[in-house]
Amino acid sequence: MATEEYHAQRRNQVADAVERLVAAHGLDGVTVARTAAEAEVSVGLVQHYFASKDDMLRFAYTRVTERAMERVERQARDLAEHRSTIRAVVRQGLGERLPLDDARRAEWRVSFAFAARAVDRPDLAAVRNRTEAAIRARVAQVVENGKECGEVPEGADSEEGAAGLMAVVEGLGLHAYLEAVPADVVLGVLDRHLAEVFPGECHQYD
Amino acid sequence: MATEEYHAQRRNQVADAVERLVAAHGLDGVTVARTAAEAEVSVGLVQHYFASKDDMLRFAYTRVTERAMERVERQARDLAEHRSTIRAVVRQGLGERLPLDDARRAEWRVSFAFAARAVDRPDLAAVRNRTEAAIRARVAQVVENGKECGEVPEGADSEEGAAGLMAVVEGLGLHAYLEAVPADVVLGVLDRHLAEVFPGECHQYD
DNA sequence: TTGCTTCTAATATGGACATATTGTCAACCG
DNA sequence: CGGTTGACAATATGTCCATATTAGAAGCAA
Repeated sequence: MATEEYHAQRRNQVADAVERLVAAHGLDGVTVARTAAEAEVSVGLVQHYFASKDDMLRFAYTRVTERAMERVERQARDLAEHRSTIRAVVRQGLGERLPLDDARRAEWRVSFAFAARAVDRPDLAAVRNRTEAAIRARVAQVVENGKECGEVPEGADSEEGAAGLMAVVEGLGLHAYLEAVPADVVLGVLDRHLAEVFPGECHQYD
Repeated sequence: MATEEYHAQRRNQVADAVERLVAAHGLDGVTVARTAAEAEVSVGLVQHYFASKDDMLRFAYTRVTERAMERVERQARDLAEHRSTIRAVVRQGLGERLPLDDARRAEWRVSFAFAARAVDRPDLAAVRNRTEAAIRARVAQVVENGKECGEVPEGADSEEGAAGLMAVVEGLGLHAYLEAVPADVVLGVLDRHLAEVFPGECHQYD
């Protein structure tokens, strides 16, 4: 049905507005009225498409996390096509999450604002944990693949390796965003940790 | 003057209430009226001692970060007294920041709530960056000390090492708090990264 | 046409909040 | 002793917000 498409389109329109507002003023700056204004619709429309403000935020956050997941997925697919090392793919996939330019700063801010609120709100924490676990599992899988290829030592714990990389990226993100640590140090730290998880060279195509 | 002492005591009394409220309901749950009730004083008193709500929060956050810094300081002092390895001292100092039991969960939550708001509020970011930089510098200094002792390789970049450890702890904290990663994996990741920064054995006292 | 449903807008309601204002009481000082 | 000042308390003010209510428009069926 075309009406369902229209429905989804409207919801996305509102969610887009939410993202812009969060990027500009943080989650505290998001009110239903302001969101409606930003999306150039009425408050009534927003209410019609979302049962409550929480529902609206949850939908917006779900979109954000799913987008993040798709990106990692896409990077992982590229692995099969290009002959780049696994380490390089992971570096690109996770590095994309770092707020090192304006576009990614805005994205990071949105993600982080929701993550911070997830600390107080179990429903948002659930949204976050679901996708984050999926990404971590994907990274772990790729690390596991690295063993066949020779980039990762046989005995390595790929789950722990993935968890470590995710944690580093998480922490570096905050430090980078607050400009507590300069960009070159941020990338240096990331590379160092990647080198630890992927100490070997890929000899699959040799 | 005793009146200044009294003054400071009152401000601390209010700040204590702020911390309890943040730990229980997040920063959003903090209102001037609620804080006054929690501290068992009147709204007027709070206003008398703090020029604005922001001022009150800034004071509370400053206290939190300074306490965190003192703790790392204390751990560093213990290094001189006990004959533990530098790595063990850093592990304890940074590990204390992880929300792995109820007490530290509460503390972590307060710190993180403020850190999250710092993303939107330059004054809080300044408070955070100041103490965080001091802690990082202290960790870097300790890593540097590790070179003399043999725990850290000569060529290592101690600044980067410290930044990496801080980032890992930051990220692990969030993952641990949200229970996205089990405690044993969290500690495993921390130990792995410590082992990377401190790969050698201390032979100073041999 | 009439009536029903879906979608959208405008306005109303009621609560929560930061902060200002005013009042009270004590201590201290000239 | 009168007056001033500092430490509080109680109440008032005005803003902002989420959500409810009401109503109107558009499309379609009978």
